Amino acid sequence: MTDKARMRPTPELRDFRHSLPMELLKAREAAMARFRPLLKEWGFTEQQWRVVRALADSEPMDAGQLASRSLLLAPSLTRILRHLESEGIVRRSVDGGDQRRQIVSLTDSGRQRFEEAAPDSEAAYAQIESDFGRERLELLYGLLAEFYTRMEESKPPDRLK
Amino acid sequence: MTDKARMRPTPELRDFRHSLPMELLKAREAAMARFRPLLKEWGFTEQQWRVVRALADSEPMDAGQLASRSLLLAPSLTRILRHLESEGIVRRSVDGGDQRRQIVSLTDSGRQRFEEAAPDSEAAYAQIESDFGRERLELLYGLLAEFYTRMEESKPPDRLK
DNA sequence: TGACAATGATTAACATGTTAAGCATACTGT
DNA sequence: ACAGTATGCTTAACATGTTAATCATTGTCA
Repeated sequence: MTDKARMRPTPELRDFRHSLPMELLKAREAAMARFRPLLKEWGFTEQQWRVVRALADSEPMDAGQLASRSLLLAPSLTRILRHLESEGIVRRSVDGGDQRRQIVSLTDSGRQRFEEAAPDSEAAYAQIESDFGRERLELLYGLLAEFYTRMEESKPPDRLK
Repeated sequence: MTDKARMRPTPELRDFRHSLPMELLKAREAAMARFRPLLKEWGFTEQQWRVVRALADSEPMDAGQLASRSLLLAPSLTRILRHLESEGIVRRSVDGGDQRRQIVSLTDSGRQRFEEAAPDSEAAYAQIESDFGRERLELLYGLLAEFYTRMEESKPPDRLK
C-alpha cells in the first residue's frame, strides 16, 4: 500500500475525479434518467416505486424486510409508508405475534397502479440492456455484486443489509 | 421489444432485485460506508467533501463547473456553498466579465481543513482498492465509464454534465 | 417476576435531492 | 437602443438521506 505512494512522482492526491463513489453515482444517475420521468408520469418517486415493487414481488412483508429490500433507511420508509397509505396504495397492520412489527401489504388499488406502471419501467430497462449490451450488463452486475460482497466481508457494516 | 416479452414463459416481471439502479446504489453504499464516518470526524458531509475536493483540485472555479464536477444540482450547491462560506471554508465573488457568474475559491483555512482530512480519505480509498483488488477496480471503472457514455449517447440528458 | 438490555418502529433536526418558478444579467437581432 | 430570449444562480416546496433520541414491546436472566 505504501508501495504505490512511493512510486508517485509528486505527493499529490489522485485525480479527484477518480473516485469510486462518484463514478457509481454518475452511472446510477445515467440509468435513473431513463426511469425518473416515466415514474413521474405514473405518480411515483424513485423510492416509492422501490417500495411498491418490493411488495408486488412478495407480499405481505414486515417493515424491516421492506426497508432492507428497497434499500431504504427506517426513517425514510416510515415517511414513505405514511404517504403511500394516505394514497390508498398500501395497508399496514400489526403483527399478531410481535406487536412491534408492522405488516405491510398492497391494496387492490396499489397493485393495480403497480401493474399499470410496470410495463413502462420494463421497457426502459430493456432499452438500457439493449443500449449497453446484455453481456456487458451481466458483467457489470457480477462486478457490483462481488464488490459489495467484498466490502461487507472486510468491514462490518450496520446499514442496508 | 415485444419479442422479448413474447418469449417469456410467464408474464411475470424479472426478479425485482435485478435492478441496475439498485445494484449501483448498494455498491455505492458499501463504498461510502468506508468514508462517511471518517468525513464526519472532520466535520464534512459527503457532498461538502466533494465540493472541497473539487476546489482543492482546481481552484478557483465558477459555480457551474463546480456543480458539474462535484455531481450536484444547482439548488444543492447553492445551499452547500452558503454553509461552507459561513464556516469560512470557501469564498465567493462575482466574475468581472459576467456578473451572473459566481467565482468560488477555498480560503486558507478551507485548504488547511482539506489537507487535514485528505490523508484519512486516501487511506480509506487505498483500503478499498486493496480489499477489492486493483485489477478488478480498474475493470469496474472502465465498465462504469462505458456505461454512462452509452447512456448519454443514446438518450439526450440535461442533468449532471 | 422484575429490573435490564435488546429490538422494531417513529420522531426530531438538519442536509441534500428534485422539480419548477423567479430574478438578474447577458446576448441576439433588428 | 430595445424587445425578446437565453443563461447562471437562487428560492420555494416537497421528498428523501442521515444520525441520534425516543417509545413501546420483547427477550433475558438472576
